[in-house]
Amino acid sequence: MPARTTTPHATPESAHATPESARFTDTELADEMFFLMARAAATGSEHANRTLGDLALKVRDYSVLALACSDEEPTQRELSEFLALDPSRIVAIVDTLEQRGTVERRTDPRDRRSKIIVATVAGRRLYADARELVVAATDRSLAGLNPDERRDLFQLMQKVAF
Amino acid sequence: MPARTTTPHATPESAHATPESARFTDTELADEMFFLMARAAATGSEHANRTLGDLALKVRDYSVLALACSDEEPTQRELSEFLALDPSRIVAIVDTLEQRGTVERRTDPRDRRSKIIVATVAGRRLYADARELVVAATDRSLAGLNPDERRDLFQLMQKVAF
DNA sequence: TATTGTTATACTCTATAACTATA
DNA sequence: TATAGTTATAGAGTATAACAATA
Repeated sequence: MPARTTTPHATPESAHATPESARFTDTELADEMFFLMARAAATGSEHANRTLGDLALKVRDYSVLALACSDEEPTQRELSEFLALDPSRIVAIVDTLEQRGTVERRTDPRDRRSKIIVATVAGRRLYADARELVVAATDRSLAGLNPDERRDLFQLMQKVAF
Repeated sequence: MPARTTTPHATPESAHATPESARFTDTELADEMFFLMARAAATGSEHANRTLGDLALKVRDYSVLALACSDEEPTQRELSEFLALDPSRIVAIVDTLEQRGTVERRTDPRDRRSKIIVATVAGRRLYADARELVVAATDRSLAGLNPDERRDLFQLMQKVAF
């Protein structure tokens, strides 16, 4: 996923306001969209990271694996752009995924400088399991919203994100 | 803002998909809420960070300053909890704000271990300027949404974030 | 000459553990 | 004994520059 998480980043403890600090929810800061976004993203990534830990994955690994499982045949450069991660970061992530036997680097026949990242059979199995976990974690993160609200939020977020 | 970040995190280049990687917007990954959140938060924080740079502030500094300007008289511990940042990180942020003469540490008379962070007059002026910049940056980040959609998104995000 | 992937490196951020002063 | 703030430090993440292979 993109950087920033902010985002921005993994959260040490739950990002949900504890009773002691809940009184800050009425401040101007808590009314700013960037703050709400950062907070929601932090909680979401935290939940996803925690649940993905069962498969020894982090959200970054998961994101690369997911795109490697798509039919788009991404090069590392494209992964870097779409995930807003430095090319050197992609190298490291692909290294770990490759060492686990979940993805392969294939030289792009049309441009032999580029390497296409494709998932192996084992990688696709891992992704299927991971996606189930992530979907379940998302469900928990959005526990406060009813189905209509979730659909609305999803559509609005797609507009904002792309 | 929370760690996340997104957290999550500052983005090297624009988090918006470039034409070359736009084809990934149809993948399963791009349909996952945590990914959309992380991406939106990254772009939002990036815009906010960039514009706050004019005042030599980052979003973290801004967040602490905002709460110091509120009437809630936060202690460092409370700032740490609400912003989901480590206490040692709060120390560093308050240090820089204090050196600029924008906030003061006041020993809490009810518990002399705690320090209440309050904005100075200069701090309130800085915050007023910074808030203008942040509001304008938010406006640009949400350029793709009409007023109704912005209101809906705001309400939904508040539910998710708290 | 420019670009992809890679490596190395510096820098920032985050997490942990100790210490002090208060409680 | 426990907690708030502080400090130091190790670790993870990020950014930058250089290099080899290819275009």
